[in-house]
Amino acid sequence: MVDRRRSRGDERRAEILDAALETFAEKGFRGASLAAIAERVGLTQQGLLHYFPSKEELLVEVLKLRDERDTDALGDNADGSTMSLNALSTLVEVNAGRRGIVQSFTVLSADSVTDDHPARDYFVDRYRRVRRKFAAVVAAECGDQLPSGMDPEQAATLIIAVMDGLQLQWLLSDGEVDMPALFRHFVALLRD
Amino acid sequence: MVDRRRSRGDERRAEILDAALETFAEKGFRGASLAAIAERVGLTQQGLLHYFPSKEELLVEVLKLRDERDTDALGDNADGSTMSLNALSTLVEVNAGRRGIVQSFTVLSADSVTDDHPARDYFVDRYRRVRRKFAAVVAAECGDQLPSGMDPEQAATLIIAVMDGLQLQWLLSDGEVDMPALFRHFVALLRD
DNA sequence: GTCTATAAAAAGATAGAC
DNA sequence: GTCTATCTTTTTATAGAC
Repeated sequence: MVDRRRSRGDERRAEILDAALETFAEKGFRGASLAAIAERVGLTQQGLLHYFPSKEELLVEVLKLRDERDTDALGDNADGSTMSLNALSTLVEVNAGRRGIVQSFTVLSADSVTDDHPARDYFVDRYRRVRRKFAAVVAAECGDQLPSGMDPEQAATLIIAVMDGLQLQWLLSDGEVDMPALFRHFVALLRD
Repeated sequence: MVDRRRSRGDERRAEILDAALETFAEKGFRGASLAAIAERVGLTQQGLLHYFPSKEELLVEVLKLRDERDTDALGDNADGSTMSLNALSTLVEVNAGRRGIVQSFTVLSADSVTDDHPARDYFVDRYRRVRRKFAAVVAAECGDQLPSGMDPEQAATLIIAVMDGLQLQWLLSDGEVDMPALFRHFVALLRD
């Protein structure tokens, strides 16, 4: 086990990363100024730049941190053994209670498809990884008994699509879209 | 029938709207400068502002135009009578051949969830309208015989979610995601 | 570590010439 | 209708004091 003690500087960095994620969610990457992020933690823009060399580097580190936390929260081991379709439904329920996180990923992932975006490689890689992981979950739970002759990787791609698409509509619907209920319906379709 | 003749000025406006949509797709709304849009049609930034009073107004008009063209392209009448689930599969196929359009809507719709975004009202209203329309299509084609006890509006919400979610993964996958095939699989699930 | 000062660039918008 | 000139604001980033 490595040393997990945190210096004061590490704590400050963590604060900044949280503030950055919130601000990116509210304003988008380009719309979020370093000054606005710095203000949230009681720093000036230049004070913030003492911890991160540039805005792009800050974004990359924000996304790295998010991944680590999500991995912890999902309780999915390296081999993915603890995950299940039910766990995914639970994840959707959890997400329905944290609009900020959902909004940040919706905004940043879509923004990343634009030209030379600093987060593009991250999201390309992330979707590939998540597809593989979800495909393993589907294969373990349904075997090859998927409706309509789908294979597990195709089912995984659809599962992710439903999650992302529901999040966008949910963010734009003022309570008209019941994300967890709809996701459960979709899982029911998959189970046949 | 109203007079459909176009003045030179109208043509210029149409050119600018096309250029704006392309630039928004490539750079996002905040990342697209008026100067970059103007350059595409051989104008200066100030020349462009002769046709549209502000960048926000330009965005609103771009989205209006898009809606009109989509309505034409889908051939959906006011009562929705000519639409079907098969027509939606065809739409997904068409979209797989026009990355720019898909990218523009992915980028702009997600951006619209940020604070005080000028396109937010447009997308909130659009999703509501499309849910109603798709629900009518589902009801006409499947009646109330939907799997898992879903109602037509819930099915419509899922259909839209799958479309949007697949588009995002498709844009970020370098050919690894077959959008039309996956959508057809999903429709097959709905049909039971 | 955090600040002040400041540079340097870019953007949206307005005024007015032609 | 389109341009040049210009204003004003905002933003990222650097240099250096404390």
